Amino acid sequence: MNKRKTQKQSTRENIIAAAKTIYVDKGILNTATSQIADTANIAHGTLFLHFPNKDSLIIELIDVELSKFSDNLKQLILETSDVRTILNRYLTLIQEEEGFFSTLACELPYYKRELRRQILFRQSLIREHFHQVIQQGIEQNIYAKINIPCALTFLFGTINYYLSLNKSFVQEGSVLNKFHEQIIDIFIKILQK
Amino acid sequence: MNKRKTQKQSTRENIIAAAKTIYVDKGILNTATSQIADTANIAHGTLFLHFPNKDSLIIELIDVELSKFSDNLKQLILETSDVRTILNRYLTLIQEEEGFFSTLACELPYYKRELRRQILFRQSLIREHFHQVIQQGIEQNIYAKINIPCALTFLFGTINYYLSLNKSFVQEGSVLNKFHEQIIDIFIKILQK
DNA sequence: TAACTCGGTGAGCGTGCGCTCAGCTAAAGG
DNA sequence: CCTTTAGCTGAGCGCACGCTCACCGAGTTA
Repeated sequence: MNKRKTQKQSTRENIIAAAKTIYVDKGILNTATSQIADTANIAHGTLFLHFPNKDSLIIELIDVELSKFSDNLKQLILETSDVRTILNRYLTLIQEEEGFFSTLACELPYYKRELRRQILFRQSLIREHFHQVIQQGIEQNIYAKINIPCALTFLFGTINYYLSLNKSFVQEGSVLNKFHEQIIDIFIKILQK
Repeated sequence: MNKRKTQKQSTRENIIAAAKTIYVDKGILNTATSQIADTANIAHGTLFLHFPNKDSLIIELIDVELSKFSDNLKQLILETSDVRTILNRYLTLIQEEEGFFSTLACELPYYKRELRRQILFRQSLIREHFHQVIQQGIEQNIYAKINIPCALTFLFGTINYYLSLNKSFVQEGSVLNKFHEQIIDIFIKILQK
């Protein structure tokens, strides 16, 4: 790899890193591309040499983050099929990037259709895995015969709600960390007979 | 009241009605004030004779709607203290203005601090009433000794989640209507022993 | 009826944002 | 060492939006 190519790649990574900082801090929809460029220490125009428009930068940024998240999740899923354990680690993974997921929760309704589709597709895969594990529990007579999709909406809806609240109303610290145990307890209660 | 005053009041009401139509349809943050004026069949400048700026129009619009909602809710609260009944009618009230509450759910994180405070204060009053009714149920040994605030967050979080989904992903009809019974059933299950 | 008041009008101002492009510099190529 | 090329620069274009203001005409007043 020659000097030019490494330089180019490094600039691109700078842009994504800067965009992520801003994303976590105050969201990206209401941030000017010029500010992203400033944060990345590049000229405004340079940004558009690496990304044809603001949307494609957002798409790449989110895709990079969600890929990391999915990879982590896949691993944990292979290790156990205990709902409490999986949920516990799922929440921990989100907490580690809580700023990111808070912004995602708030901005999701405003992304372009295609990006929203991508994000929701990834979410549906996670949902499906939870579904299978709970289904096993029901078949083994551990859990009650509940409406699984609806129970999962309670779970993901609540997490989503906490994440939006965090961004809007809590100054410091992690909301999910504070309510971690309570979320798990109530969800398990929904599953139980 | 002379002709000028009635004319002025009617114009003001036209503006709020137009703003509400747009609010329900596609939200107001991403709508130009010129379009609100078009919908109300008035000149762009007229809007700013009745409201000093866009924000104060949003504030009044939301305040009018939430007042109506609160009044309705107060009445139903006086009539019964059965959680299922109250929740049932609470959901019905939201359904009747589902478009409005969908937009509210999506836009809330982006409103100015003061407006957000107002909206959340109203929500906290509703929350408090649910809290009291459930507390009664626990004292009468009908329900388990659960963490009430956390249970309520599951409820409101889920409703909020359904509302945002509705706006983004469902073309026609009411999401809350479709899942009305399931929401009630699962919430009651959380309360039960 | 003449003078005055006041709600309404809409062209246009200021600003901010996404994005472009002519020009520059330094690395790559011969 | 000279030419070519790739990556970067930043002034500035076009547009959209919130908001203003000089002007108009109908309603009110005396």
